[in-house]
Amino acid sequence: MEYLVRGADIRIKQTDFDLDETLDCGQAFRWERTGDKAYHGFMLNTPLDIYAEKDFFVLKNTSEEDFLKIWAEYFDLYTDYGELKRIFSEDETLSKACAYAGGIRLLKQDAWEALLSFIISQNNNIPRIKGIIKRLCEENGGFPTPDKLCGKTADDFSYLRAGFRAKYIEDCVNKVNSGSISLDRIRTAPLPEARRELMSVKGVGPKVAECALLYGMYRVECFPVDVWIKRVMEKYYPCGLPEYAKAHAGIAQQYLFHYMRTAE
DNA sequence: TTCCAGGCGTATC
DNA sequence: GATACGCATGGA
Repeated sequence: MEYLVRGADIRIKQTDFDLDETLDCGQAFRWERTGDKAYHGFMLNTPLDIYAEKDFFVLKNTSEEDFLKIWAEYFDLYTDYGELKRIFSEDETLSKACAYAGGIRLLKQDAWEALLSFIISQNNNIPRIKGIIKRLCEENGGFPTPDKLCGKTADDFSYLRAGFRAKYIEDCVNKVNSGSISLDRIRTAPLPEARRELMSVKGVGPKVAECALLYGMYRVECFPVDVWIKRVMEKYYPCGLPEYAKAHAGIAQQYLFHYMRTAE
């Protein structure tokens, strides 16, 4: 991974990376487009401005320490996406999906934020998910910790206009605060146990659990199946994904989701 | 106006 | 265990 410190900016050379494809593809909900190939957003509550130049990216107003500690991980810069795409491209549909939007990367998000975000995402559309999370952050001065929301009831969340999901947020906050579920334990638990523990929260089913594991805990073999992926599977993979894609099924899912949602 | 959105809980069989 | 249905809200 190549990077260069320029004052308060970090410059990186990075192939297989497109800001629109990565930051505005429905995996994270707090990035705002601020211009052509330019975004403002957060890793939990650390802000960042990032934009693309001809053959490098600029991370503005950060430090080498934050870059190495936070952003290099967040943007998954240690993973060779070219190699992953070569593996995926043995398959005809995946090959098309990778060619269609080859700059998608998996964002390694905060586990708590990912869990809450994908609880909010259910039976919802992306612009409205973003709106609900924006209101949550505005009300709480950033993305709230579980502790910050301790004791809040579904009624207290009415300002979110999250509908029936408010009671799910309440239950999730309670279970995390009480230690009834532990994100640290889930992070390293075997997948069946991890899924079971996540699904003990009201409003967390197989899909949301899978999203929390993939986006929040980087369990890349996890494969969230939503309405779009269900269509991909029915049309192209009635017998499941090819074996060689399964170790990184979650990353394959990113390409397939975006391809199905915007190209078909 | 009606349909749908990165699903899930509940009732019913 | 499978299947059907309701659910809050708001954009298309």
